[in-house]
Amino acid sequence: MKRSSAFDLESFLPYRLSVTTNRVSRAFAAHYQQEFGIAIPEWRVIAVLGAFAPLSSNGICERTAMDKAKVSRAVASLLERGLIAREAHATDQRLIQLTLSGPGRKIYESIIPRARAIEAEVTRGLSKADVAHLHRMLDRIGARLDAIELD
Amino acid sequence: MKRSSAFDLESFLPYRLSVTTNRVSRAFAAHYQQEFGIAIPEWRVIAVLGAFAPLSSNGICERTAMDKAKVSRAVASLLERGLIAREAHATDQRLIQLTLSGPGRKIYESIIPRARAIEAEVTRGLSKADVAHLHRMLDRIGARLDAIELD
DNA sequence: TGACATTCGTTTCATTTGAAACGATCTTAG
DNA sequence: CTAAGATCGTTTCAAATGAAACGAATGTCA
Repeated sequence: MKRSSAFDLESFLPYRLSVTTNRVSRAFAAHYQQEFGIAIPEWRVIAVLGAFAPLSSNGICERTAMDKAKVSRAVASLLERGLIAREAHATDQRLIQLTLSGPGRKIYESIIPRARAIEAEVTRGLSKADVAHLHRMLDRIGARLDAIELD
Repeated sequence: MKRSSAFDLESFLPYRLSVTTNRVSRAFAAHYQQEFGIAIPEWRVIAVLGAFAPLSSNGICERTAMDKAKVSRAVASLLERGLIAREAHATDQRLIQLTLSGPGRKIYESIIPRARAIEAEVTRGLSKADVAHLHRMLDRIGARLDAIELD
């Protein structure tokens, strides 16, 4: 009956983040997978390429926080399906310049409105100010993680 | 060069949540694993048992949002190591009452301060009000997901 | 009571994951 | 120039994952 340390998992932020994020990801995955045959890692690659192409695999790693093996597999799968294109870097042969192909861009542009719609649905109940605040907090947490990971 | 749809992944909430959460989880996993030989699913089981024991496996599923296979494996591993104890339910033989053992509770109590410390480090730069606000927003997002998942 | 459905927890199986090894390319130092 | 080391992306391999099948126990309904 001793309750020497009142630790409540429900108010433990890393846990809360993990549960909520996994649920959000699952909600998205269902849509992507079902409507476009695209898994989450692949969608992430398409998304960063749509915004920042050309990128190397390594650049995609940095932008998505996925490890390089995962990126490599997602890229391979997208190449197979002709949704992205690769091109050798002019001076550094190790780098591979990746861009969206025509069909890839089409998918990118048709997914965006849907992604935004799901996002809106998930954040309904939050004001614009709330969402902005949330982003700022994620920024700060990210900055702290930068610092921690350097140790 | 066309930028017909200005979609910025960096301001796309599901993506931001995912990246940040994965980084936080990794930071925690490193500590748990290294100092206590405990993986994240196991730590979650210990955490809910510390707070809400006795619980059945199913009760743990609900509290942690982990699927039952994962819980089953984490429970098996903790039982092997004597960190939790099982006992048959009085009237429903399908249910298994799980509690922390003595050693399990010791680990629970020694992990908590450390978990709190890491949490504090990650959220340094956020005020108490910020953190409270963050929790409220996660609550609301969770409620939206409840609604969406019912469709 | 007996048949049927449901719930609980485990196990199986195919897939996903990430750490580490790897070959290839580039950089740096001598 | 050459040797040693760093970086890039792929691949290998063992572990983690989750959907589904499963046996056991309980609940429901006629």
